[in-house]
This record gives sequence, C-alpha cells and structure tokens, in this order.
Amino acid sequence: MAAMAGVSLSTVSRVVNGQGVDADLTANVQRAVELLGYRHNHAAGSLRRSNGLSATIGLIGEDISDPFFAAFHRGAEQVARERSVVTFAASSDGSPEYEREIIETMLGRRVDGLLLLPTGKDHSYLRRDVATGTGLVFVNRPPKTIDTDCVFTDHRGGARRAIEHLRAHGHERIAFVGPGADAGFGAAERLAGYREGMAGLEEDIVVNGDLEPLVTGPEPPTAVFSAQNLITVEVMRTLFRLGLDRIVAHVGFDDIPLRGPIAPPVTMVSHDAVALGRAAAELLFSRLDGFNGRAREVVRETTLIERGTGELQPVS
Amino acid sequence: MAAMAGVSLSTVSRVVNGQGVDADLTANVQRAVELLGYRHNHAAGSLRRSNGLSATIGLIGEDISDPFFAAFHRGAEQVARERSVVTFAASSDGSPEYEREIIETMLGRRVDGLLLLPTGKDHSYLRRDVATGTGLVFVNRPPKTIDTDCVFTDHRGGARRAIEHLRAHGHERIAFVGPGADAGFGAAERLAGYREGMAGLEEDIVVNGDLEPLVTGPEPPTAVFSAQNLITVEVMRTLFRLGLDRIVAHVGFDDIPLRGPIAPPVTMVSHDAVALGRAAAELLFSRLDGFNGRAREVVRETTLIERGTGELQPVS
DNA sequence: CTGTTAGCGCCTTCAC
DNA sequence: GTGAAGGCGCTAACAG
Repeated sequence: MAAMAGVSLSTVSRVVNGQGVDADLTANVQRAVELLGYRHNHAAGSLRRSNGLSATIGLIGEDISDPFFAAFHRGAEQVARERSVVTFAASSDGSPEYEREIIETMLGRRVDGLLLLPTGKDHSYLRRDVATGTGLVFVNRPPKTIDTDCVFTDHRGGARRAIEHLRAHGHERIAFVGPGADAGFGAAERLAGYREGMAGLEEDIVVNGDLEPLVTGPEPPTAVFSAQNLITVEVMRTLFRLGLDRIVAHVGFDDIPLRGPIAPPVTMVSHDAVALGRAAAELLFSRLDGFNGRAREVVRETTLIERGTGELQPVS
Repeated sequence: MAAMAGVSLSTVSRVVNGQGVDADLTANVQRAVELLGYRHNHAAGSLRRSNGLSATIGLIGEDISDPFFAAFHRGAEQVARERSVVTFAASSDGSPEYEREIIETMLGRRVDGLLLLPTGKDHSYLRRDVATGTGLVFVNRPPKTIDTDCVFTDHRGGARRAIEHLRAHGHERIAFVGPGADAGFGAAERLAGYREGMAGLEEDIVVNGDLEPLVTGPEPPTAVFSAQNLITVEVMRTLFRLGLDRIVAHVGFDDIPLRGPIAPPVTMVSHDAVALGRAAAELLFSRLDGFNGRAREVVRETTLIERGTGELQPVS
C-alpha cells in the first residue's frame, strides 16, 4: 500500500477524501500515489462509507439510441455531473422481462437510484428497494403499481394547444394522423388532447394509416395534426407530392427531437427532452438528499413553434 | 444474513453464483433471499473475485445526446449485454480536462474498459491503467500518445467514393462544402478523400461558408458534395431556393445518422454507427478475454445510398 | 492531526 | 457436497 511509500496508512484515505491533513504528508502521499499509479476504488469505499452511496444512477428506456432518450440522458447527466454521479444507461427493447433483468442488474451494481421510462406494467417488485432508500422516478408513464415520483411531458395539453392554434386560424375540419390509442400512454394522451381541442366541433377525423384517400376524398380536412415525428415526415411528403403543402395546414408533434433543421420546416409542438431529464434527476436527488414527502408529479409543458404550415388559412 | 433463515452461510454464495449445491438447500436459500429482499452486491463480490472484473464498461464522447454517439452506444450495449456487462456513458463537452476527469471517475468505479471518442490530445496518462489490464479502444480518432486498439469510419474512402460516383455520372466541376481541415480528424479525412477523388481533374473547389455565390457565379459547379449533415441540409435548402435542386447534383456525407427519412431525399454516403459501436466493444472484450497481441485498427466502410440527387447528369 | 483496529459484503481456500 | 476462517480495499470510530 501507499503507506509504505509515504509514512502513514489511513491518512491516505483522508488525503484522497480531502480531509484535514498536514501539507507535508499530503505531498508525500500524492507523490506515492503518482509513483505507484494508485487508483482509488470507489466501490470498496462505499462498502464501508456511512451513507453507502455508490454515486451512480441508472437510466432505462426502450432504446438508448432513440434521440429522445439520448437527449433525456443528457439532461440527467447534467445534474448528475454536479455531484460527480455517473450514469448507467440501458435499453429494455420494449420487453418487460428484459426490463426487469436490467433493473436487477443495476440494483446489483448498487445504483443509488433509477430513472425509468417503463415498458412493463407491473413494477411492484421495486417496492422493497424503494423502501430501502433506492431512488425511483418514472418518466412519461404513470407509476400504477408503485407509489413513486414521476415526470411527464404534457402530451395532452400540447396536442390540445395544436388544435386550438389551428382553430384560431379558422380551421374546423382538422384530421388527427397518428398511432391508435393503444400505442402507449403518450400516444393515447395526444389523441385525448386532440379530442379536447375539437370539443364543440361536429366531427373528429382520426386517421391511422395513409392520409391520401382522405385529403383527395369528397370532404377533405383543411388542416392536419400529425402526432409523431415519423408520421409528420410522412404527412409532409404526402402533402408535397399532392401539391397540397401550401394549401392544407399542418402542425406536427415533436415526439423525437430532430437534430438540426429539417427542410422544409413545419409548425411543431415541441418538447424539451433535456429539461425533462434534468427534472427527473432533480426529483431523484432530492430523495437521496433526504426528502421524504409524498410522491410528486412534475409536468413539463410543450412549446408551439410557428413555422408557417400551421398558420395557413383554410381553403374551401 | 440469509444464513440465519436458511441453514448455511457461504453456501449462499454458491447458490447465487450457480455452483453445485444440493437442491433442497438451494430452495431454502432462495426462499430466504425472497423473504429478506436480499440483493447481491456485485461490487463487493468483485473485490474478492479471482478475475476482479466489475462487468462494467464506460463510453465517453463529446455529447451523449448526439445521435451518432447514441447509435454507437446502442451498438456497444448490444455486445455488452450478452455478457451481462453494463455501460456507463458520459459527455466530455469537448474539454480535454473534463474528459480526463470523467475517465478517472470511471476508472475509480473500476470499469473493465473504456470506449473513447477522444477530445484531448494527450492520453499518455492512461498507459499505466492499460498495462494493468484495463481495456481501451479509441473511436474515430487515432491514438497518438498511447498504443491501443481503435475503430474508424472510413471517412476518406467514403468521400472519395462520393466523388467517384459523381465523376461516373459525368461531373468534373465538383464542389466540396464543409468545415475546414482544422475541424477535427473526420472532417480532415473527408477533405482528403475529396482531393483523392478529384485527382486528375483541373480544379478543386472548396467552400467553407455560403454556397450561393458559387452556384450563381460565372463558372458554377455541376455537382456538390456536402461533408456533414447540417451542411447537407443547408445545401438542400440553398439549391431548392434557387430552383437548382433538379439541376445541380448533390451527395451528402451522413455524419449524423438522421432518424427516419428526410424529405426530400438526398443521395448519401452513410455510415453505420451501431456497427461501429459493436466493433469497438468486440475489440475491447477480446482484450478482456485475454487477447494480448499488437494494437489493432478496424476500419468500417461506408455505403453509398442512391436517392436521385447524386445521379443527375451535368448541365452545362 | 495521525495511527490503530475493526468490519462493510462477498468469494476463496482449506478442512471436513 | 458443505462450513469456517481469512482477506479484497477501504473508511469509521476510537485512542493517542
């Protein structure tokens, strides 16, 4: 041990942890550290340390390469970094079994907490860990089987806002293009927001697949709301191909934050995944800092970015 | 300890690690584990375990929210997962000091190896760790100050191929639009590839900023190669705005893998970041498995995806 | 301010 | 096949 090179033993520990040590001895220790290429073993430390924290948190989502998840991860990292906490990240691939496996692997690595974009339905198996002090924050899906903190994007409000925006520009026949209500919590919320926004109008128009038959049909919509990014691109293409891109109004929901500008631009309901990540991490760390109140729910608002397509007037 | 609930002590260890234990005792232990909510502490284990591995690796890049990094991360995760290895990921933000800080934090967490998309110039401080058995793979930048494995995207070959493609379609005046040669290793390589591809022609045309003066000038190029994704979008826009999008041929370099299709489509030199991540992780694990040969270099080829804009004939 | 001692949770070696 | 003892690297509590 560096004790040989220096002159002390647990003084090394104090130096490493920056506690009050004589300047000369500190220098000696540092020299020995340098010489022997010593690396502090954090894990061994937390085995004995009073708080027992590993300064590690885990993030789990369906697919870590998804730009939404990546941005979320970035936000969480920003607040973790201030505490010298490192982040694990792993993909569940949409499999509840695999999700559980990853969670247990991370728990075995003694993460201090988990930021979970859940796939499975039942997470009651986490109750014991939460009771033991492990942090847990659900993201964008409500924790049904366990009472814990969560953060949300306001999918419903964002979708409603898009519809209100179109109505403010005179539209009444507004189509919703998106996955069905069974495509997960966010999608269902967006559809619900659409319905709320359409309140008082005669007809909801919900399209699941191809938009073309509708817009070329007898009673076409004057505006379209696309509820997800890939669908937004499809709608763009379809309208462009049919020469309707300056005629039918279009607002998209920014499900996946696209990197950089897309040509041509589309009016978007955008949500800030980095901020969502920050909010989630902050919730987690407040628990680790000892906050012990009831489960909290943080809702992050969306922003509507006008880019021209959502501001077209209806053409009859 | 579960020893109380069951009947044994270090038998628990054997059960957890799946070694030969009597079926009855195994059942007893598992019941106790269930009852007490016991979680295996992996870190404590690797303190004493013969190989001493933490089953953890770290990835470090400039920005974990960058879609390229995220896809790379995904690839690495795929191969790590097969070994129940978890991945740390962190952003260096382009700061060498911060990069080093993160690396040392991860080393303190006893990662078995590092996949590094380097920012700093000097990584000689890692030599000792590599000598001690820590894996290290450089990604997309050559390890100058340390002798270690690395994986590359063939930026140079991809760019050359784009130019050859355009030449095969009859072009001779081909402009390079991109960052200068000082914008990092990849960018410099792409410029070099452009120059190689242009060999034998009269004039290299290298543009750093706005393309408009060139294409509206006296001797406009008949084709454009854009060396980076955001620049590709800019070029698309410029050509579209000037009504040249069906006249000037265009090939882009897929620096950042865009999620989903972009409208309108552009012929692209594309590289597979997931495969790059897999390759890097495979190099790392082969070292951890005991491979001890010389430093290897893996080069991943790019693919040219024809989408129409790169196949336009020159118009004089 | 520094050294000593004990023990975190686990795995290994050795006896049985 | 199983139990007992020792120690991985570190920090806490105590004594000096």
